[in-house]
Amino acid sequence: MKEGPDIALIGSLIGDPARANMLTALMGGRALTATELATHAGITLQTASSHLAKLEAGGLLTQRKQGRHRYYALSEDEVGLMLESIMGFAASRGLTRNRPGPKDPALRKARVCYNHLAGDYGVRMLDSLVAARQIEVTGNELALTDAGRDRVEALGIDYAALKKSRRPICRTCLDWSERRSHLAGSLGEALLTLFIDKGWAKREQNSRAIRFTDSGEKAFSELFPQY
Amino acid sequence: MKEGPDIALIGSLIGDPARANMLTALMGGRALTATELATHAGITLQTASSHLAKLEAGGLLTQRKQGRHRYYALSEDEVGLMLESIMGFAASRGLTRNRPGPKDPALRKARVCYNHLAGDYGVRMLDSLVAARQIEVTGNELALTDAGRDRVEALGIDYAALKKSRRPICRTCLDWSERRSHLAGSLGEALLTLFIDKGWAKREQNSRAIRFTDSGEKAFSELFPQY
DNA sequence: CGAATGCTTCGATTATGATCGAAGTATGAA
DNA sequence: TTCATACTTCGATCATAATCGAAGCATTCG
Repeated sequence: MKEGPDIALIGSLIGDPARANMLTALMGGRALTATELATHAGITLQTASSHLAKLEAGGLLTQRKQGRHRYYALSEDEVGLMLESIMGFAASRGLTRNRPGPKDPALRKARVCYNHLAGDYGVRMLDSLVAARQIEVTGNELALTDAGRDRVEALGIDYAALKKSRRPICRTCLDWSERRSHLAGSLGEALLTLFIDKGWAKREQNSRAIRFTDSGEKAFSELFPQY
Repeated sequence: MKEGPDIALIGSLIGDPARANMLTALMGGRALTATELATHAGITLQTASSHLAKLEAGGLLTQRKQGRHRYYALSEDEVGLMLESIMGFAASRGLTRNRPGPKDPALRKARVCYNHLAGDYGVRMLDSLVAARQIEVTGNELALTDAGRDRVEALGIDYAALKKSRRPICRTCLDWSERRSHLAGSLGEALLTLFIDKGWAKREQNSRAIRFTDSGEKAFSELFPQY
């Protein structure tokens, strides 16, 4: 039965370890140069170059040339969601890297999932918003309540802009480390941006881990109390 | 950056054309024998056997032995969602099979997506339920309304059982042919089951296509009028 | 019980694709 | 302008894994 879309090509693009490593690095949400990606994947620049060309041809990546630098990024939200879906499945099968190093707890605590906060902190944030009846859950579906809208505005997030965009405001994203949902969507992105802009949290070098400062942890706990 | 779940293995399992074909066949929701899967993939039984062992070891498939027959099926909802996510991306990239044969329009009209109705009919059904205010949409999130609950019960679907299950009742599933959402979740599954049980629709042999009878088309149009 | 059928395992073959050294092109800085 | 750096392209190498014929094991049927 050779019907419908051809998933083999997409699978084979993701199925090479070097390419998978580069895609994972790009899940951190930052655009990276070809050289940086080669380093992340542990291969030479020439090999990386040919891999990146394939990922770009397959539509998973876009590139932007800045002088002699080529910046690559995931091409759209949908790629991030697809990769997270695969990550969630891989994690549920216990397929993780063979060395749970020092960064593993940090990833589990707080990390970037493409453009929003994930990990323990991501899940706690959603739980708190739900408990405070600012987000309503029906099954696996999220909706911002009136109280939630007020809260969003009070945080300085432009709700009208979120509403205007075609992206969903609240979306579940199954967290691979917590096995429960964290908050994705444009609100999830806006909140992570807020934490970074306020200096409460920083991105770690060469990692998707997010590091909260002491004052940031305090602010986070006040913003999203556990009931 | 070799952090977190290892997506390369999952990708490589999906990335072989024969294995992709078998997974696609199993998206029809029926358990199939190793021999049937070999035929679908156009390979010998011995090759299929080794591929199926890999898919099973990777957790994508489960098998049930019935005498000398081995029935294989996707192991869980999450595999179906993951594959549909990849299908949606592949379709959005225009990566379809090179022969849009007679079955292609049939797939686009109505087909099984793992356990629920997809295609034009799947999308029309969701649109109708939304227009009738039986399902409420917020962004990409779906929730059954009170009116929707009444409707579900009136159709003879056991709403209490749906509510009790841990699965979401209404879930969006991005339709690869329509590029809009159709209805997944336990309600989506219950509705497809209803159509089949009532004899309004049948599964096609060796295809994911769903064929509605004349009276089934009539019933469908009455149940889900276009506003 | 013997024959037929469904499936697994073994081993040899071969096509594929990742890899990197070498060379070339493009950009930036001194 | 020259040199350094970022990246692409070419071509040779080689490891890997899909493939199928053959053989074997398990189940079913007459």
